[in-house]
Amino acid sequence: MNHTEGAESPRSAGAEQPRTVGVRQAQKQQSRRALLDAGLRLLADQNLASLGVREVTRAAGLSPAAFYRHFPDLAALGVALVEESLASLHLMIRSVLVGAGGAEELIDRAVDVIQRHVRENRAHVRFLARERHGGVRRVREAIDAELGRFAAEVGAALGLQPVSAGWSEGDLRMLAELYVDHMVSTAAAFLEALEAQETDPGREGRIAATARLQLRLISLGRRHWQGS
Amino acid sequence: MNHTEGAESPRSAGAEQPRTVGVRQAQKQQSRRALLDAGLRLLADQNLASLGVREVTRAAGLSPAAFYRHFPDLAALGVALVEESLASLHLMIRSVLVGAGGAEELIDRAVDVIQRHVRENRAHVRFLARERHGGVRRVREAIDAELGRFAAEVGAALGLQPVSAGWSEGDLRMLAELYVDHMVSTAAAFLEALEAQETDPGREGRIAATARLQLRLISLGRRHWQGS
DNA sequence: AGGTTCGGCAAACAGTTGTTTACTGAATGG
DNA sequence: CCATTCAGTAAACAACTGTTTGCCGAACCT
Repeated sequence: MNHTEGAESPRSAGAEQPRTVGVRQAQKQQSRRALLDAGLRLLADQNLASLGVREVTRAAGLSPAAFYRHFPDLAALGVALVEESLASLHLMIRSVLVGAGGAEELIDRAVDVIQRHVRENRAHVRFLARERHGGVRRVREAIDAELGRFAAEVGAALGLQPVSAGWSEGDLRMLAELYVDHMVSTAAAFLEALEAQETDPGREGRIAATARLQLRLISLGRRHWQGS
Repeated sequence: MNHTEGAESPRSAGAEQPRTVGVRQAQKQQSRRALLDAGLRLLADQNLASLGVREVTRAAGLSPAAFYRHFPDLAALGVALVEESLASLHLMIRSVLVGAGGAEELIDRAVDVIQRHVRENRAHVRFLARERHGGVRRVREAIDAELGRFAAEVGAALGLQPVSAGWSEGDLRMLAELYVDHMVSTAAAFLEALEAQETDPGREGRIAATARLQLRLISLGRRHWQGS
């Protein structure tokens, strides 16, 4: 909490990012965080479109008017949540693609990483799944744009693998989108398995097994592809 | 509209479904329809969770209290919309699977049927995409159950094709789910292409082309599958 | 013809909503 | 140390919400 500054000018604090330099900013960030967390928690069982300003501020322990010090809109809060959610997703995808290894190991690791990611970022994943086709246009577009960048990244990574020798740019993109869509579907399925874990504990494992088989089938098609 | 009954008992009207026998029932069905249509129209740019009883009845030209003569809940209205939406989907899937033909023709026809279906049932498809992971549990479950039945139907149909000789029940199911997921993703993509048709008229065609390629790749993997 | 059923209505209920207003008081910076 | 900035507050605004109530009148059945 206390943060003595010595003789340094507040703006030149070495490795600090430009945010949270003073006590003021830090406190503001804290409130902002509270709003985001409250929002994410409330969005566990409702949509962004049905969320209310008062509802969020109440859950965050702030007065209604305080909300407008941070966001003009609830849509803006939604967009902020999108950025958060997809930042962690980006890290995830990289951790799959960097390591080399045979197709089998790659598949196992991919499914594993997805499963763990859903477990550890349940609220964010649920938010993405829910709002991807949700009622708030700006949020929808933000998610879509980011998933597109995803596919591009995956496509580039696929191009580096020896299996993809001779593949056209378009074919690579098509395959990348297939993978991304499959990842999204699988993540959503894992999520629903988590929510129903009490009544059907085996579901998560079945989804993982199915996903692995499907990826194997796709990778089989990939090996025999002769170009479009 | 007019439907004279002659000497027949109202309940034995040959090929008529048990609904809409009398004037009373017919008028009630009309109001119900108005509610469903109004709901579907309003759900074009909001979620079911943020829909209001008053909002729907206002749009349907009824008094708020009238709503409760038809549905106990807005969730119930949602479930009714799910049934409607998926009935037409079932017809669609059948029209793809019945006709024989080589893999290429089958793929072309499948993508074609999906594209046309999204165009002609835009509101229903949007509703399904939006509420599949939406904030209303009962609706989510209804959609999920129906998609599961879908996959079973597709799996059974796949088993009859000569390409699937020697496939285990589980592998067939896995493939069916892959197809269904891909169909859902593609439909959602077509939908978003329609909404953005003004600013990017070529998008719909690109999605169709990509979907065809992806299906070809999957079908390639299928031909080389050796069992799990 | 007469009594019954029942879909739809207006009105009232107590809450909730988003947003603006004027304000307070602590962190800020010269 | 003193003037300024500004995150957060309480209060007020009109508008809206879901649901229940009692009632009406047309369709229904016998």
